[in-house]
This record gives sequence, C-alpha cells and structure tokens, in this order.
Amino acid sequence: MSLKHGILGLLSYHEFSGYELNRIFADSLAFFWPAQISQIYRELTTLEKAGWVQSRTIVQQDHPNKKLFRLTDEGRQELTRWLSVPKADEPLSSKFPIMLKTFFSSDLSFEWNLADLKRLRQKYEDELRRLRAANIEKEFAVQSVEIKPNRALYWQATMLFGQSYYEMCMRWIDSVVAMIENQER
Amino acid sequence: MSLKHGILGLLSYHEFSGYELNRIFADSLAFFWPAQISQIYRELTTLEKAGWVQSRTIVQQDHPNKKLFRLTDEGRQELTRWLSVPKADEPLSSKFPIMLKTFFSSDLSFEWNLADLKRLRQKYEDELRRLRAANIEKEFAVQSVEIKPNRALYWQATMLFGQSYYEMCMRWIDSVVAMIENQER
DNA sequence: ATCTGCATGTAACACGTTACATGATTTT
DNA sequence: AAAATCATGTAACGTGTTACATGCAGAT
Repeated sequence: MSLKHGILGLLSYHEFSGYELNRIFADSLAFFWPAQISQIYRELTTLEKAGWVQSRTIVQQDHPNKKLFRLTDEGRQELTRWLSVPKADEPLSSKFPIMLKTFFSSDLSFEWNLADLKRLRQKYEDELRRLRAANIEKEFAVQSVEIKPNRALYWQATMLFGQSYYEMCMRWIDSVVAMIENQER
Repeated sequence: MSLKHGILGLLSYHEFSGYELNRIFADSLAFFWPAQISQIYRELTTLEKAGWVQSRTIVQQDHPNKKLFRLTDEGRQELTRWLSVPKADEPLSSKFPIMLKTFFSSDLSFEWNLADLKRLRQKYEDELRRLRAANIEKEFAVQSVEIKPNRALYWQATMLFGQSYYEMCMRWIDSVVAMIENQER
C-alpha cells in the first residue's frame, strides 16, 4: 500500500515521468523502498484511474515522447491522509531474509558460517560507504526540485537511519562471530 | 521466495501441522518474517506438489483431524541449497515503511512530527521489552523440538539482532527529535 | 451465552518480480 | 561495434493480505 504513496510524495515536489521517478527511487529511496520500473508504470496507471494524478504527453524529437504526471487535488489529499496516519500504526518490522537464514544456519559448519558472515560484513561496509557518499539534495537539484530546509531535514533523517542500520548490522556480525568462536572451543 | 524455506527449515526440526507452524512463526519468527496462516496453508500445498514435503492425516476425536507435514529428502536438499547461497547475495535491505513516511514528513508540522515520533519510540520500547522476555528455547521445547546447542546459538543470534535493531531505532528517534528541535529555533 | 482454542481451508484482491518488446541516440 | 541512455509498456508469475466458511470443545 505504499509505493503508491511514495510516488504521490515525489509528485508533490514536481511533475515527473515514470522514467524519472524510477531514477529518483533508485538514487534516493532504494535503501528503504526498492522499486521496479515496471511496477512504477503500473502504479501510475492505477493512480491515474483513481484520479490522484493526471498525465500529459510531451512530444520530443530526439528522444521518445514522455508522459509527465502531476498530482491532483485529490492526490494531495490522499498523500496528507496517509502521512497523518501515525507511524506507530505501521507494521514495525518487515522481512529480514538474512535473519531467516541465520535462524537455520546450524545445518552448516562453523567455518562456512564464519566465512559467510565475513563476506556479508564486507558488503555492509561497502553499502555504508555508498550511502555516506550519496547526496540526495544534489540529486534532487538535478531534477529541479526545490530544496526547502524542512524537506532536507527529513531527507537527512532517513539517510541517518540507513547509516545507523548498516553500522548496527556490522556490530551484530562481530557479536555473532564472537559467539560462534566461543562455542567452537 | 522465502516463506517456503522458513517452513522447510522448521520441518527439518520436526513434523508439524499448518496450525502448529503458524504458532511457531508467530512466537519465534514473526520479528523477521511475519506470516499469515492462510499463506502457510497455501505454501504447504505448493511444497507438497513440489515433492519437498509429505503429509499424513492424524485422526482425532475431540479435535478436528490434523495434517502433519514432514520433510522429504528432496526438501532437505532444497533447504541446504538455499542455506548455501551466501547471505551477501540476498537483497540487503527490504522495505521500511516508517522511513518512507519520514522522507515526506515535511508536509506536516514540527509539533505533529515530534508527537508522532514520541509515540513511535514508545512502541519500539514495548516491542523491545517483549523481545527480551521471549524465550525461543522454551517455545520449541513445548513443540518437542530438540534443542541442540548449535541451534540455540543461531536462534540467539537472531534475537540479538531484534534487540539491536529496536535499540538503534530508539537512538535514531532521539537524534531526529534533536534535529527538529535545532531547526525549530 | 460468548469467547478462545483447535484445525483446515478457499476466493479475491493487492503488491512485487522477471522477462520480453521496441527503437532512436549517444557514449565507450 | 557494442553498450548505455532515453522512454514506454505488457504478460506471466510469485508472494502477501483480507475476508469468509465450518464446527466442535472447553473455559469465562
């Protein structure tokens, strides 16, 4: 029930095509809301049927034509309604595939699990570096979105979450490695 | 692609009915893999068609009959195959609905957001308490699952993750509250 | 009397993923 | 010459959610 609202949120900043929305998702929202471009296109048609967005076609000569979507008044109302639902009412935790595997990891050897966790730690480290280097404000500026200080504040808050999350995951791996090494003796 | 494997994993411990599997999911795996009972039933029929599990019906007099599922050799192979795929190959981050909302929170007032974050913090605190009080080993013992020390080790690892996650979320809220209060002045 | 627990499921819908199709332009 | 970028989408399948149906036993 939320890719729809992510799209409404972005369209509340500016008019975008499906293709542009996909870029923004990949650049700025992917950490907490990965999205496929095909799904974005589908949701856009659903949103238009619902009357929450409206499209107009821009004819281009050097590139294929594009369809720009803008938020309608009803769409803006729906966005505000969604935002007004307390965060505490959302399901707190989603799915953590890595934990599901960890839960059943006793089937494999200690050595294998230690090596596997090491690789995973490296991947978290890489992702953390990528996140720290990311610059949402710049990316939005490229898309000619106005950077109001309040907006930037909440963008930064989500970036902070991403970094805290990866750091926590790395500390968790260190603890588990210690637990395994203790058990081994 | 993973509820299937969660079920295979549990059936590698012991024979269970759909109803029992649902209990175990709710008691022990819900934090990192919430599951609906209707979906569990559906996956069980899919798994049986695939030849990964096999059922037998237990006739009962005081209660409705029940269908116990056991892992086949092919099922065990599939479980091992899945476990052997490096964790680093899994998608690192899933969806965080709370972050999606946070990202677009500039539409609402500082006061509203502060109050909303406060409520959310309380909810994390409650969940953390619940998790700390949970005792997977006991719950499995009730289901007559053998508690091998290696199993218990990885169960604990996932519990540790849950706790670290909630603690991190609470610290994150504290930081964001401070950010908002700084901006306000 | 009403609710909870035991036990199994179906149906409809919503959301997510993967693969495929098209075709010009621009960069490597 | 090959790959990436711009741009839109469809089809099929897989996964997840919500609502509904059934019915007995035991506890409040």
